[in-house]
Amino acid sequence: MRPLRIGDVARLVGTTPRTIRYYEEIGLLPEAPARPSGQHRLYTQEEVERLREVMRLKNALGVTLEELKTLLTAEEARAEVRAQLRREDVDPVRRRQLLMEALGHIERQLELVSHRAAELAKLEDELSETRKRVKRRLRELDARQSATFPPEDTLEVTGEART
Amino acid sequence: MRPLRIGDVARLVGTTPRTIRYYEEIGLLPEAPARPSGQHRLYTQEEVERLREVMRLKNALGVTLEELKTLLTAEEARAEVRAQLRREDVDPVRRRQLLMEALGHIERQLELVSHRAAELAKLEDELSETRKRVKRRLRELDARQSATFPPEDTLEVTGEART
DNA sequence: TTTTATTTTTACGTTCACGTCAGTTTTCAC
DNA sequence: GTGAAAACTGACGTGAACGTAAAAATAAAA
Repeated sequence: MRPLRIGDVARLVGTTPRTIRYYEEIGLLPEAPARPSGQHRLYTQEEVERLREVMRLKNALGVTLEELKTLLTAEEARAEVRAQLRREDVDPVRRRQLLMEALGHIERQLELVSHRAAELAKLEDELSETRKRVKRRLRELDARQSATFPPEDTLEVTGEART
Repeated sequence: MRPLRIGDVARLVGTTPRTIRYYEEIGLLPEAPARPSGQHRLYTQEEVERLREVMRLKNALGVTLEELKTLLTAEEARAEVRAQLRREDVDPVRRRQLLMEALGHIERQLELVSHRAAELAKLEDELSETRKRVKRRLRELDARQSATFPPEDTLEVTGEART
């Protein structure tokens, strides 16, 4: 599988070349270190995945790129930790230190995410609650109607409304 | 309880006067209709609540003010519907129509919210999963340690890490 | 009734997250 | 090798969401 060019990558993750360059420019994406200026950027599948993840985080968290950057930096640090830990020759004290560090990073992310998630969940709950109420009122109305008139047609009430 | 001025309102909901004026300017908040130009804006507790809700939606959904505006317009429409429905003298056909309309609004909102909520929930899940793994590794490490040396101190592992 | 503190309007400034254009270069397809 | 397509680097442009400054008016406090 030959390396991808920026246009292909953009298509794959649903963005534009400009955005990718911009992310590189502000340090959100690592710039390929050995690329002579002027030469085309080439991307591996792995880098595509990384970018996809970045976009996902950005959309899900609705956070500024600067904040996202610190999050990703933490992410990188964890990757570094994993790499270090794979080597069996680190002494347990250092090992513990690394793990604790990683744990800290994760927990900071989790705090952010679960806070936002909780708010959204609450909102979702409220909405589906009012939906329930409206549906019940509709059912009641229909019940009273069918007592007066015979049902002219089967009316969709419980199904999902699509545009 | 005397009416609030814009500065008080801003403090109460955690924003600035400028933002409130801006929201009014773009039609996100209704402008008090009878205020002679130049006179201070006065707000009731109800309007404060409304603004609070707006901020909440904005933060939770991470949506543009324009989109938020359409959402709120739908919200207003629902309020209008509720007002109409409170009057008992509307005929059932019209009643049904109004309810269906409201249902449509709610469901469009819900679609947006639950989509975002689902994404965030997934993210949260993944994070707490990796946290679990890290914690397990820490426990394993400690277990092996306490087999070699006696425990020097009780190490906090399962508790929440605070900055 | 003066201060004093807020608010009002107007208008220009700013940051973020890219879009767009231009001129040049690189790479690909033939 | 020769176009044609895509990418490169600057640079300036843009819309959204406010910030900030200034001069005048209004409201609250003393």
